[in-house]
Amino acid sequence: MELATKYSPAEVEAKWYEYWTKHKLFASKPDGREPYTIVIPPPNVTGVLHMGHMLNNTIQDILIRKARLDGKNACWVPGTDHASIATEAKVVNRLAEQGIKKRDLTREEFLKHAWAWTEEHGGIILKQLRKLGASCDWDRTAFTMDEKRSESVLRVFCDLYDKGLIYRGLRMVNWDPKAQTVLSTEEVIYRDEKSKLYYLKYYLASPQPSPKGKGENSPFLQEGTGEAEGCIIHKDAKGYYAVVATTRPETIMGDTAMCINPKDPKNQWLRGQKVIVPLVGRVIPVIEDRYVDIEFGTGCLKVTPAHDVNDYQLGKTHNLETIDIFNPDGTISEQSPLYVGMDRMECRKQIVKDLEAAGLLEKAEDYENKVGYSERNQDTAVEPRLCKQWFLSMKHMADIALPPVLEGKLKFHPTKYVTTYRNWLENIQDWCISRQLWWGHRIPAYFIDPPQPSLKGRENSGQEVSPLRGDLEGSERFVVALTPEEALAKAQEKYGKDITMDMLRRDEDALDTWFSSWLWPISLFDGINNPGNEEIKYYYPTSDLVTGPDIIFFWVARMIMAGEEYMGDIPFHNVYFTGIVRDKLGRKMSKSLGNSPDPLELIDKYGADGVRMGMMLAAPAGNDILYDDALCAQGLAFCNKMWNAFRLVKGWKTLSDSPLKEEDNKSPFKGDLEGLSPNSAAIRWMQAKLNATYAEINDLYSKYRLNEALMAAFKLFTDEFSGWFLEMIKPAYQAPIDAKTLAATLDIFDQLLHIIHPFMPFITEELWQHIAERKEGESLMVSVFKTAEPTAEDAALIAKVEEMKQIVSGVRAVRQSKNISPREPLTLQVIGAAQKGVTSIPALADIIKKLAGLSQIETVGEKVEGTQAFLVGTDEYAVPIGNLIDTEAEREKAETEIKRLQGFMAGIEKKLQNERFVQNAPQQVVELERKKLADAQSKIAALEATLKTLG
RNA sequence: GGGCGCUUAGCUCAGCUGGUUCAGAGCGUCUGCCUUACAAGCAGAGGGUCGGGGGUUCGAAUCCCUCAGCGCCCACCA
Repeated sequence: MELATKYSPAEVEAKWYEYWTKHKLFASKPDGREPYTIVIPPPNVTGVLHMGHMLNNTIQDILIRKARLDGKNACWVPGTDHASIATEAKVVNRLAEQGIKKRDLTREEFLKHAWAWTEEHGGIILKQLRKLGASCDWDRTAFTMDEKRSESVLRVFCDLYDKGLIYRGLRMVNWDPKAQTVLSTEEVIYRDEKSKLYYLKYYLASPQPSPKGKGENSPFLQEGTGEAEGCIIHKDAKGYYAVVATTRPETIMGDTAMCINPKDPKNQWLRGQKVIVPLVGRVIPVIEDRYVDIEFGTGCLKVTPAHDVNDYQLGKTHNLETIDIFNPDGTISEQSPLYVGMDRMECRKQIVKDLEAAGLLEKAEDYENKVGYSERNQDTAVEPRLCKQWFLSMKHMADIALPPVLEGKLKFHPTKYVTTYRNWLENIQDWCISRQLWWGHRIPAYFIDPPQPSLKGRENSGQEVSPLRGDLEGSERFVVALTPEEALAKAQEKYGKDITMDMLRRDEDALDTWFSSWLWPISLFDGINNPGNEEIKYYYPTSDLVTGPDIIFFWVARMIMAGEEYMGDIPFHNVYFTGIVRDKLGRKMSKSLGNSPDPLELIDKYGADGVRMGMMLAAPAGNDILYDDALCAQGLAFCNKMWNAFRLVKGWKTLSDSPLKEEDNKSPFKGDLEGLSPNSAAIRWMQAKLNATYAEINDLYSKYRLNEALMAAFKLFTDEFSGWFLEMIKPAYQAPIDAKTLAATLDIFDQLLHIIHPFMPFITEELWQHIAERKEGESLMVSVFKTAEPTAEDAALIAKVEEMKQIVSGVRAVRQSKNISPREPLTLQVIGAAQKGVTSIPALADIIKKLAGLSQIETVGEKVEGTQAFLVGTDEYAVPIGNLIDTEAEREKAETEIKRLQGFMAGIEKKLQNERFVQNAPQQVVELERKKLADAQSKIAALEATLKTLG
C-alpha cells in the first residue's frame, strides 16, 4: 500500500476513539489487579472546554494510560458539577432574555427551566474531552446533583448536624448582591482598588466640646485616661465638628455611633459627646475603643454595625443599634432616611455631591484599598451583611485533615503547597454552607413556625431590622431530617404531638456547591449511601488527583476532611497541582484579551496528539504554562516523524537466508561485541538504550515530571531510534533486510509505541495496529508493558556506542567544514592509542563506515600531513582531505585549544598542590583530578603533533 | 502587614542531600544539504563569569547572610 508522506490525524483519531469505546476498553470493574483511580475534577455542567481543562485532563489521561500499560486496573471517573451560583445565574439570564423574571416563578417552575438548560447544554464539555482522547470510564459518568450524589449530600448534612458540627447562626457574612446569596469567606476575592477617602464633618450635638476626657471602659479598653495635651479641635461658623474618614460615604445612613481611641490625645475633646450624622441628622454617641487606629485618618471612625465586620464587633461590644440600609440587591432600603431605592454605587456618587453641596465634605483624597468581590461575579463588590445562615464548624475538620498531609501520607506535588494548606487549616473559619439559591441541594431542615422575616428574601426585602440582642437561635423551631416523614417524627418528638405535616416548612435555601464536591471521591462509588460496598472498598482511596492550586481550599482540603470523616482515610494518595495556562507572553488567558485559543480548533489543526504534546512540553511540573502554538506544531511534527519511521520500516523487504548469525541471540551479552554482526550489535544497543531510557522515564513519572518524561521519550524516538538505529540497519536502496533484523526492529518499534502511548494515544495505536497482525478488539492501550532492568553491560555498550557516534559526528563535521559531499567516500585514520578504541570492534567499525560514508578505516602510528584531525575523548582520529586543508586556520585552532587546555591544567595543578585539598577531598575526587590532568596532557600532545604536520 | 516561591543560553526550563571536563535540554538563531522514511526533514555550529554583594569550605549554580527585581497566597485597619 502507498502511504502518504504526511500524517493526517483527524481520521485516525476519530477511528480509534470509536474503536476504544466500542470495545469498552476504558471500562473498569473491581478485580484482582491493583487499582489505579482518578476522579475527574468535575467541570461545570454547562461549561465549555478551555485551555485549563486541556492541560488538566491531558495530565490525567497520561497517568491513567500509563497505569493501564503497567497492568493496573485503571479507572478514571468522569462527571460534571452543578455549579449552583454560576448555573443559576446563567438560567436567570436566559429567562430574562425571554422576558421572564425569576421572582415570578415558583421554585418548581424555575427548577424545570434549570434542568432543561442543563440537559441542553450539559455534558458538552464531556464530549469535547473525548476529542482530546480522554479515556474515562464513561459508563460511570456522574453529576453532583444526580440521585446518588444528592442523597449522599443530604445524608452527610443530617449526619453532621446530628454530630453537632452543623449549626445555624446569625453572623456577618459576605453577600453577593447580584447573585443575591451569601458566600463563604473563600468565595470572596480581594482586589486592590483606587478609590477615594472622604473626610466628613460630624457636628457636635451640644454646643461645647468636652473639657476633659471621661468615658466608660469597653472590654477593649485598657484604662481611661485623663485630660491630654494635643487636642485638635475643629470649629467653623456652624459649630464644633469631628472629622471622619471613610471610603464608603453611602453607609452613613447606617451609622449608629462614632468611635475614637481613648488614648488618642487629639480627640480627647470628643469624649462623652454626641455627634450628628451629616445629611441624615441622626444624633449618635461617641464611643471609645482601642480598636481604632490613632494614626489612620483623623482617628475618628464611623460605626455602621450592619455593614462592616469590625463595626459589627464594635456594635456588639458597645450594644449599638443596627440599621440595615441595603436591600438584597444592593439598593438602599427603606430603613434609610434618604436615597431609598437607589443603587449603592449610584448612591455613593450622589451622596458625595450632596455632602459637598451642604458643606459637610471637608476633603476627598486618593486612596488605595482592598475591595472584596464575588468569586463568581467578579464585577460585583461583596457586601458584608448580617444574616442567619447554616455553618459547618471547621475546627474538628481541620484537626483530622491536617495530619495526613503534614505526615506525608498524602503527598502534594509540588510540596510547597503543604505550607499553604497548613496555614489555611490552622486559621480556619467556619464554613457558611447555605446559599440563597434554588439550583442546588435543598437543605433538609424543616421549620415548624410560620415564616419569620428573613434576611434573604426577595419577597420581604428590607423589612428586617435586627436589634442585636443576643442570638435569635432560640426563637426558631426546626428539625433536620432526610425525608419529610422523618422530619415530622422528629418534630413531634421534639416539639409535641400536635405538630402536623402541614406545619412543616422546608428551608428554602440550597447548599454550597462545594458541599457536594467535597464528597466526590466517596460519592462516586456510593460510599456514603452504601458504606463498605465492593466498589468503594476497591477504588478508595483513589490514587492521584490532578487540579489547580486555586481550589486547594474550596475543594482539595475539604475532600480530605470528608474522606477522613466518612472513610477514616485519605481520599487520594497524591495531589498534582497544575499551573495556570498563560499565553507565551506570560499573560493569563482571558476572554477580554482574546488570547485563549479554542481547544477544538487546535485539535483540528494539530491533532489531539499534537496538542497533548504541545501542552505537556510547556508544562514543567508545578509551574505555569506558557502556551504557544509552536509547541503543538512540534507535537504534530513528532507524529509525522513516527509516521515516516513506520513507513520506512514497513517498506523493507526481507531476505529469507538471514546473514544474522544464530549465536547472536543465544549468547548472553557480556559487554563485548565479539562475533556480532553490525545489525545484531545495533539491535543490542537499541534495546539497552531503550531499557535505560524507560527506567529513567518511570522514575520521572513517579516524580510527576511528565514533561521531562515526554522529552525523554521524544529523544529516544527521534535521536536514538530514528537518527541512529534506523540509519545503522537501513539497507541500501531497494535492497532487502534480513528477517531477524526486521523482526527485532518491529519489536523495538512496538516497545517505543508503548512508551509514547500515554502522551500520544492516537498515533501510537494506529501504528501499533499496523506493525503486526492484530485481532479485532486488541489494543495497544491495554497491552501490558515492561522492559528489562538496565544492567552494567547495557551501560558499557551504551558508552561504546556513544563513542562511536562521536567518531561519526567527527567525520561529518570535517565534511561540513570542508564542504565535502556526503556521497564522496572518505578514509578514517585511527591514530596511535586510539586503535584500541571502538574501531577495533568489527561490528562497530562497519557501522562507522556506513554512517560516516567511509570507504575504509586504516591505522597510522601518528598524524600525517594533509589530514584533518579530531579528538574523541583522548583518542585521535584524522581524515585525509588532501589540499583542502587550511593550514592557517587549523594552526590557529590548535593553538587556541592548547592555550585553553594549559589554563585548565594550571587550575588542576594548583588544586593538586594544595595539601588541604589532597588531604580533605575524597580519594576518588583527587584521582579524578589526576586523570583530568593526564587527559589534558595527552590532548595537548596530540594537538602539538597536529601542529607539526601543519609545518 | 505576615508567609511562600522564583532569578541559570535569545525563549521556556533541568541541574536532588556541595566534588564525574558540570555549566545542560528543548525551542529559536546561524551554516550546509530536496542524501528515495520524513524539508512538519537531515547534518553541523555558535551561545551563559548560573540576578548583585558578602560568607562557610580544600572546593559553591548547589549551603548561609544580605541587597535588588518578579510572582503567588493569606490578613478586619475605616
